[in-house]
Amino acid sequence: MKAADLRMTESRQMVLQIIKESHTHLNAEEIWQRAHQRGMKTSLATIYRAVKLLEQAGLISEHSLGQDQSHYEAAGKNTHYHFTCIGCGNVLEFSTSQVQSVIEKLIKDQHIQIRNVHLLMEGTCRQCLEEKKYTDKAGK
Amino acid sequence: MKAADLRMTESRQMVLQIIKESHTHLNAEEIWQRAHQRGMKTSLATIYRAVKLLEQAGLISEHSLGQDQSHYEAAGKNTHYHFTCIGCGNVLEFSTSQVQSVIEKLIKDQHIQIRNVHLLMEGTCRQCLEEKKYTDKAGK
DNA sequence: TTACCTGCAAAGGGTTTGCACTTTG
DNA sequence: CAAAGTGCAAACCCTTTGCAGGTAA
Repeated sequence: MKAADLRMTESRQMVLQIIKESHTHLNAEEIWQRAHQRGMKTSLATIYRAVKLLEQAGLISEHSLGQDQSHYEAAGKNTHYHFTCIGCGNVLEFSTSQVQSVIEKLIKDQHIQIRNVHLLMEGTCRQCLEEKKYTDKAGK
Repeated sequence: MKAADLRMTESRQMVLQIIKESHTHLNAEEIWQRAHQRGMKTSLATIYRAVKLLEQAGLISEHSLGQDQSHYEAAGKNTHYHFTCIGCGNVLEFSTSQVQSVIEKLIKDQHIQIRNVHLLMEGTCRQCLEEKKYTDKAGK
């Protein structure tokens, strides 16, 4: 399904706008909360249906950040990746150009098409290290 | 928790062995099936408890491969990453040295500790492309 | 003996779905 | 008007947990 095929109903526009405006990754419930704050009475089910469609249309992308729920971000533009702290759960975003050549090589060697790239690092953030909550490789 | 702190009970050894012997990623149910094939009557709950502990001990690692369940692999040794086809669900493994420098830069810049790296590409595999099941960027 | 493991079955929690109704094009 | 979207609540499914009994050191 392409973006053009998507019926842009009021709730889908709202979901897309919320995701675009938030510069961090949101989960379904957070999107739902923000929609309500803006006066839109939509159901969680609709949010889930919307994000699935927006994702299929290539407008947003879904990420597993090592947490229980999926998170969503606006697609394209400034590609970035994630680091999740196993101590406090905070997520750090970072960019790198190194991934691009991996993609290109893969496409060339395997004759595949790549639509989405997730690079997730898990570890311990500076603050948690300082608090010595998690000091060795094996964690807690 | 470190590996040395882990009580290596029969079922945990079995789980670890099954994961090591399988050179692909297994989910909890698959591990459970293989354990039963080998004559061990263990419960799924025990499998889940075992993989969590083995993971904390650094002996195996858990991956989200864009599917509903988590998959597990033996940790360390030959690091590799994954490509999941959104058409047929097949998973392709690949290696690259490019990621290492990303890790090093991150550690240096952010003063963090990194324990696990997941690089997942999603797209369409060669065969699905040929069958024209999924031809454009947005998928089906 | 004490601490830890296990099986069972029930509970959890994020996500999906059936259905009746409403909205969009 | 036909096709698609929505709300609600129930269903789903993977995973976790409480508890009673078993096992290891």
